[in-house]
Amino acid sequence: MLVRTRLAPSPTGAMHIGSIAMALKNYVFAKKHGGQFILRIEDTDKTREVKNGVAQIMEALHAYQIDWDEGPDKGGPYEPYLQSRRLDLYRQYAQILIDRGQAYYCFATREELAEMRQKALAMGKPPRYDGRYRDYPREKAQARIRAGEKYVIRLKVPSHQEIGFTDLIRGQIKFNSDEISDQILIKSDGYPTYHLAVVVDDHLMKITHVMRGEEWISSTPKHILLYQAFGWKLPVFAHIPVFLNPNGKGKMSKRKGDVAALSFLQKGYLKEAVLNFLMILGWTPKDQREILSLTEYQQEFDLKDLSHNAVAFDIKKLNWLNGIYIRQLTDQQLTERLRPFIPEGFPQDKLEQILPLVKERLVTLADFDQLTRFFWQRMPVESAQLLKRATPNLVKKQLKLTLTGLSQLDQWQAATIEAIIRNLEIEHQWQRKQYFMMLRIAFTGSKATPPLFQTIAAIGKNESLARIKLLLDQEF
RNA sequence: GGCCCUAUCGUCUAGUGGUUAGGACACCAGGUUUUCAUCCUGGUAACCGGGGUUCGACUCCCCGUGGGGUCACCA
Repeated sequence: MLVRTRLAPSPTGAMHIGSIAMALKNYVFAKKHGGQFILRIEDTDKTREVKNGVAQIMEALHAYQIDWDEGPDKGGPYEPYLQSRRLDLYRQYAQILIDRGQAYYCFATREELAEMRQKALAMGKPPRYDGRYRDYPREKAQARIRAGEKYVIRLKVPSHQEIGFTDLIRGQIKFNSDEISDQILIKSDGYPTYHLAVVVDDHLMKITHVMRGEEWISSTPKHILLYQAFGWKLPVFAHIPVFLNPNGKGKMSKRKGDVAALSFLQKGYLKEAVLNFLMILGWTPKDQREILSLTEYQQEFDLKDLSHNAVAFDIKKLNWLNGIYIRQLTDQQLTERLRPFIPEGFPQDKLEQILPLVKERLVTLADFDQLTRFFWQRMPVESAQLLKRATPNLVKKQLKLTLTGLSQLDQWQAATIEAIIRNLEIEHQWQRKQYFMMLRIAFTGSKATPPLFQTIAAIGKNESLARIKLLLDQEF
């Protein structure tokens, strides 16, 4: 069987990181089985649609190296892939259901619906449509429509019927049709609802495996009813666990931090690291290794091995992975990735020298700025820090002698700098920890830096000496 | 609340009737080291509870409990 999977996002805002995870699984699953991955845009809600919605979706997918075989931009045998361009199709299929008596026109106003809801709630029952137009005569309905009255089309959900399906990762799931109210299929603006549109399109586009978030489980019986009403073959369903907030509480949401797919990249996470993280969230390969490439994932991923549980989005693990991926890059590759994160004014000619010094200290690419600032800018030096474990006189003497020693240097290199400083340390029997730390702070203003001598070397002779002189001129 | 899904360290997980319950992140300690980081070594830490089934349950069944999802003219 030819495997066809799809991602069906709606252009209602920034692409969620969870959608990338979903895309990744759908993509990889299709490719693993030599099939196709389709991108279909579910733009059936005009009110929530965002201006560059579709472009944003495609940009985010491409940013994570996920590509599709058919989609709104590249077309395909079942085009168009934009639901707003398939409106006639949905109406046609809704009409079939009307004709067969499996759907009906409903004229209940929003006010009526709200009233229904209130009543039900007051009685302590789940709010739902009461089916008041279920058996409304077709002729009367058509007359009202001809008169220009607004209407929706609802599915006539059978009563007392068990609706079951096999979920590829959870097994048998059953529902009772009595729990499902008569779903709206066509809205009063003529657009289809999600429920009608997915079923029609998944069937028409020959989707074999519907892999989507587990929040869709309870909608699945509605879809099954539709498949049955049309007499269509069911696709395989697989409902994938949702992401929880890092603290494990509640579905991952915008309120609890940035969940936009692109924002992770903007924050300095490598796409490979994020992808790798998404792979191992809720899944591990047989040998339990955690670092794996897209290719390996594609070969080894199996829906059956997916966790059944909602999983916490553990940023700390992402951080760890990102560090690993950064250190795997060559300096040249890292330089390329770093471009957008290098601040204005950074001395480009020193990049080659500085990069190796901070490489193993980067958690995200965005850390670069903060980690390298003192190489080219004078940072404030707290005298209290400078005077730790030493008297002002001692520190002054140390600075003065260091200045003199370093001034004589022709070759400004880590090794020559080290020789001078170590000689002073031995000659005057200074406490190494105190002396070195004092110098570190004097040169950089920071207690945590790359190795001292290399740091001084990278700062440069003139600037280094200037910083010491400046301190010596100060009272402390 | 109804319905549905689900349940091994704090987190992500391995485990499919008999294991000293393993790994990774995080955390803690030690080592390397001029600081930080990297790296190396070690450590703390889990089978939600109660009933069954069985010679034997983390593993199978039931009931609780916890967590998650969902109940729109949104997807």
